[in-house]
Amino acid sequence: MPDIENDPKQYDHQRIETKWQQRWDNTPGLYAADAESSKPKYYVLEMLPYPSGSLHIGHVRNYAIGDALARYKWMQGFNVLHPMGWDAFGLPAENAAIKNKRHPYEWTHANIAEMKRQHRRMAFSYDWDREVTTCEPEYYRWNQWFFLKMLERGLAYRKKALVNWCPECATVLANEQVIDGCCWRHETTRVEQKALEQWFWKTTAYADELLRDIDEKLDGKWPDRVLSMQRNWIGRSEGTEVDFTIDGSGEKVRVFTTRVDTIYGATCVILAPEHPLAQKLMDDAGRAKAKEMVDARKLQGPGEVGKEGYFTGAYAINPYSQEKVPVWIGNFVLMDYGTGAIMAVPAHDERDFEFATTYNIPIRQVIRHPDGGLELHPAKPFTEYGIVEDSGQFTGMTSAEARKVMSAFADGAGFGNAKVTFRIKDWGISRQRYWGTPIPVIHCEKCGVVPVPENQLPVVLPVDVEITGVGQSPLASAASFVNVKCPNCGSDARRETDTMDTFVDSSWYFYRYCDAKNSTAPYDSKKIAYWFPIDQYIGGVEHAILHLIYSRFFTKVMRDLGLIQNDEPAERLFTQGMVIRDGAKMSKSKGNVVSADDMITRFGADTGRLFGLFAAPPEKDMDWTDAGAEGSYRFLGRVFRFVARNAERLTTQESTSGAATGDKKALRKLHQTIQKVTDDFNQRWHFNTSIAGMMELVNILYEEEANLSGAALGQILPAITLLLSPFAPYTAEEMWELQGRTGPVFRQSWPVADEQLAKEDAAEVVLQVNGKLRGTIRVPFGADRETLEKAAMADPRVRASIEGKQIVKIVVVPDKLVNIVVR
RNA sequence: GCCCGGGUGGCGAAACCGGCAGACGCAACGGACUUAAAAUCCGUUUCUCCGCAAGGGGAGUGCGGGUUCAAGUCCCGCCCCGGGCACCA
Repeated sequence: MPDIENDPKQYDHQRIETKWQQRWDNTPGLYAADAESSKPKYYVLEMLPYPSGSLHIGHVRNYAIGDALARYKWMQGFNVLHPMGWDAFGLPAENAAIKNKRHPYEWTHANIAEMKRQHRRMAFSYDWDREVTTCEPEYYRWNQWFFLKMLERGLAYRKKALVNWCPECATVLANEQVIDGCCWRHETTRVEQKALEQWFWKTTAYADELLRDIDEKLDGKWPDRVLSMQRNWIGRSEGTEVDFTIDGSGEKVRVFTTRVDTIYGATCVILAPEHPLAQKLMDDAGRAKAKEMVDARKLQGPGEVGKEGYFTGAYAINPYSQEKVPVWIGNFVLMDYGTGAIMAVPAHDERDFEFATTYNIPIRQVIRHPDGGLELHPAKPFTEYGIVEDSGQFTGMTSAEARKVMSAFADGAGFGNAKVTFRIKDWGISRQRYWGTPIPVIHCEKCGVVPVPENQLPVVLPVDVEITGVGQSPLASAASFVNVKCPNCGSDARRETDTMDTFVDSSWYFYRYCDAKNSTAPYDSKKIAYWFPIDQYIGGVEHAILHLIYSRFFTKVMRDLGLIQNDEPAERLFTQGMVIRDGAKMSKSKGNVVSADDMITRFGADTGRLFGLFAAPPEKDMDWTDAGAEGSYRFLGRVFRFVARNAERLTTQESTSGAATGDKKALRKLHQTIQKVTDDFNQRWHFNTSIAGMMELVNILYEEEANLSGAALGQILPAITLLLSPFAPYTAEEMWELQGRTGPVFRQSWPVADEQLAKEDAAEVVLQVNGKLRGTIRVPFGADRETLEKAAMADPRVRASIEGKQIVKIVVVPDKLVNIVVR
């Protein structure tokens, strides 16, 4: 019975991994990036985690992708920056504090320590000297600094806005804490909308550029689905704003439309119920009705609700046709999109059609199908482009033409203009929560809102605060924090008690990695110029909109502040799939989580990393199964034992018996595998096929083991060790040492394939009759048409299937195939 | 409704430019080693038909059409699944 515990030729993952873990822990700066280097730079980044407590397999797969890439790039001779940090502010820390009576700071740091230990145990190659923790004043003071810069530039402003409010908790909730319209802690309590003074950042100021650069800078480099989600979210529409005049009073009501070509078909104007003009035009009964609509909308869950309207009693004049149309309010008209008012063209818009049918408003057709008559389906509107009809001087134009001409006409006549409208809203960053960055302003009765002077930053989050989760922000009860003197006039003033959304923290952390210890600036611009843009950013697709739009916004703001030169944060983005187990995403509530620690004990870190990459291509969701992980474990054992026993054979100069008859086959496969793995790294990252390729190689090595020369082994052993090292660093390092070599293995050069050795020595040509496979032959590469035809005709199976038939045509693809077409 | 993905054996998947469908792995079955088991090593495994066998035939990549000597791959029309946006004028 082999003594696995003490036999170095057996694959004992515990022994190997603890041995190298210890050595690596005692090597400071093992994965440090060079500040300056003659090598080309490569910045590879995985999205920083929230320190929730411990790593599971989902994290492992995620980081294994970036780690394999970082190691590969090192071996390719790049100066690699591969940092890691902690998105450490946020609600779970506060909730844990309430539940466990532990301070968020303490809870967060305990989690960070634990997760960092696991990261090291997984052998993720981070430069820990650049670690960033967002809840430290050294970091968040720069959030405050950026806030002040935005305030100076008019990009930060304050306004009253609707927020989610739970009456039970008596506090504001983040959108993420509203589940199906109810509070997450009081599942039967509906969340209300409450108007509060909030701070906003003007993301809309960059809407145009954010959208344009999707096409100009990111297309083809970021995943399509992410770009398409961002396009949807930003939501640009080109249209026209037109003033209708209220009959009698002469007041104007401005509407926004993307279909000004249909305006002669407008049969009413509809205002949002909260529209100021609607309030003015209506009597008390009307205002009550409007309030009812607004209230109903607050309670309304997702999904469509029937159209409701109310006639204001007023009429408006269409400036194109001079026609007088009634003015309504409608529950489906949104105050915060466009102008909060629309013209209704029931004949050419689904919603207007539904509204008109409900309230007996006339339906007038003004667009004709380009190749049809003027017939309108009785039950639905015609919403496509066509030819304009019955529209005065614009009659006969195409819709596209009319949209341009009629916009210009409005402009000339002074009652409207072309207008681009975006769906994206400004970013509301205020949170009535404790565990976040204090917003650096002071409210003074005399001076109003006064920014905290730059030299007084950071505004430090006080530690001795009672967190109850109920009532106002915990900061409001910290007297020493709240009560300050106005920096302007010196009189008594109150400090702002809201904190910033945690998405602020993660919007620029990747810049801080370049200069993590800078105490006088967020970073040194020269260092950013060296490292940016991020060459490869890796993270979950769930961040496609929020984090990745905010980060792009922040980058553009920093650029306009003159701090950086890049327009976009990341050159390439990769979104990995989720880890699924028993048909569901891994989560604590489903009880299907596999912890990194369990996996490390059972199979080792290398197996976890390898299986995470082998089970599916990295952009797809993968199924975790213990049996599948065992397969990856078996593979690592197979490579390891092969290397271990043959390394010995090499070092003892023992000659092989089989006259090296296996060399050619094994070396050919070796060099094909080098090509394959290198290609996968350079192109698609389909590491599942890289690993499959290595498995095929190992299968051949087992077959030919007795027939390999020492010379061949001398090539094979180091090469396969290097190929494996980005995926299974522990196993590779041990194999490297067994060959008498000195590491670390990830600082060696990546192997280069020898094309001559990789080449097959004959072409395998497929023989078909009428497209059906009838056999294969091996012929020298480059054999000509005649030779191939002859060879095909000589094949007995081919002969049998063309027997007695007439040959119509012979298709020959050199080195590939002969297809004989018969009748 | 609109916009992105995707649909291939019992399962995860591969086939990258239109050229042998199912590499690699899991599971299952069989064999070797073992007192026995585990571990390890070696085989078989898309379905189906003919044959004692060696072997051979047919079908097959969600469905229906098309282009082509040749289609998982390209085109047209559907169905289903996942994700995003959604009364956005």
